[in-house]
Amino acid sequence: MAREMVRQGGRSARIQSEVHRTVQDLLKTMDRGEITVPMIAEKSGVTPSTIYRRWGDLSELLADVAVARMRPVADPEDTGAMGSDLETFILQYAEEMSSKVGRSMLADVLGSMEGDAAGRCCQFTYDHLETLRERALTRGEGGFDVNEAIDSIVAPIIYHILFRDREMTPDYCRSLVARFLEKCAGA
Amino acid sequence: MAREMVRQGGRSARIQSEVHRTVQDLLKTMDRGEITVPMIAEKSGVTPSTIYRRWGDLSELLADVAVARMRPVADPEDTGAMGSDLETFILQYAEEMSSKVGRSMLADVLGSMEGDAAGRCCQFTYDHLETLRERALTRGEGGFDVNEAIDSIVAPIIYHILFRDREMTPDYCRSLVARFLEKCAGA
DNA sequence: ACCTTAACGCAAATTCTTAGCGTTAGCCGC
DNA sequence: GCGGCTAACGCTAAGAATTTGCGTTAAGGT
Repeated sequence: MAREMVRQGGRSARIQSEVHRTVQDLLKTMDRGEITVPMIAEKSGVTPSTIYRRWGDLSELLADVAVARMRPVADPEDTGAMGSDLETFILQYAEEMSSKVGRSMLADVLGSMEGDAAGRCCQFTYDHLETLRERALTRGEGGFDVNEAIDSIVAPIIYHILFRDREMTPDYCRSLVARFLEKCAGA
Repeated sequence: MAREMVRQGGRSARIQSEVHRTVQDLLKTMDRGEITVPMIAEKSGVTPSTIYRRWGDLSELLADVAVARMRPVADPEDTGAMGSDLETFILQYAEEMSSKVGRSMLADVLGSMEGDAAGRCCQFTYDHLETLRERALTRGEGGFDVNEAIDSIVAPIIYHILFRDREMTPDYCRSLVARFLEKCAGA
């Protein structure tokens, strides 16, 4: 006898994907501050009360959608060497995150208290870096410490995006990666 | 003939400080998600419409209060040497930001789109570091690059606080400072 | 002291959120 | 594949928050 069952198929799943799709559509058209729950409900053919019951409030729903959008669909590209792997990944990461929708996703993820949107979201980054590290090791390269990569490369990028105190140029990202690789070689 | 005048004294100022004080009081008592504009209005003896007209919405008001609270009242402590100055400042900074109210302030500041709460807030940090740098130079010490200090020390601290993926221990902060100082000496 | 108008208070209108209750449709055992 | 159980939904009404129009108060300049 299964108490506390959570249904995963059929109607429930259809509504979830319908609502997610609607939110993503709306985010393309309008500013995040303009979006309301009744608006999402109407466009996705669901009643508002359903959305409130399932997600609690707008910020939780937005965080849920943001995490789903951030979930990677594939491993980072294999360019043949650790340095270029890392640089390629970071450049793409920085471009995604610094775009309008990327900043919006970051804000949504960080704006939710319930759930663990933030944790799950930064786990994606960690896993990608871990993939790059293992790939480097199997090639016979030295590898790198994932936590240090996050501190040296990812954290500054996120910081400047969030606080809008510096342009997020490819050159800046490349310099962060280059300095990190030097440090690895020196150690 | 002054068009677009902004009044700064008397009633207007009193209401602003009254509302700020009320918000700070409420933040001590209850969770941020429970606070509402009508609640703040009643406790501070103001009508809700006044708050909406002045601040736009709750998140803007919370961001405004958070920035005001973050505004430093004094320069960072002078411990006599650059290394200990930096370590002392960073330890205090990390402790403040990782506390419950600190995380709440960060979330509020990053949650506002209008205004420039985020920019003004990280400017405080920049200014403090700049003060420490100048102090070091007048002592005859080597000084350091403020932007690099932000990337190497401040950014990782903020990243881990926001994403809750690592305990913010004094030891960790000290290791960040120590590694940064080594890098300075080596350059 | 007077004039202009930014900023406020009040109250009605609108919109969003919550909660009760009946209905639909997944999932399980048979 | 049939029926029972109940999670999840729709509907609706009550409650709370937000917006808006309009009259009033009081800052700041002349």
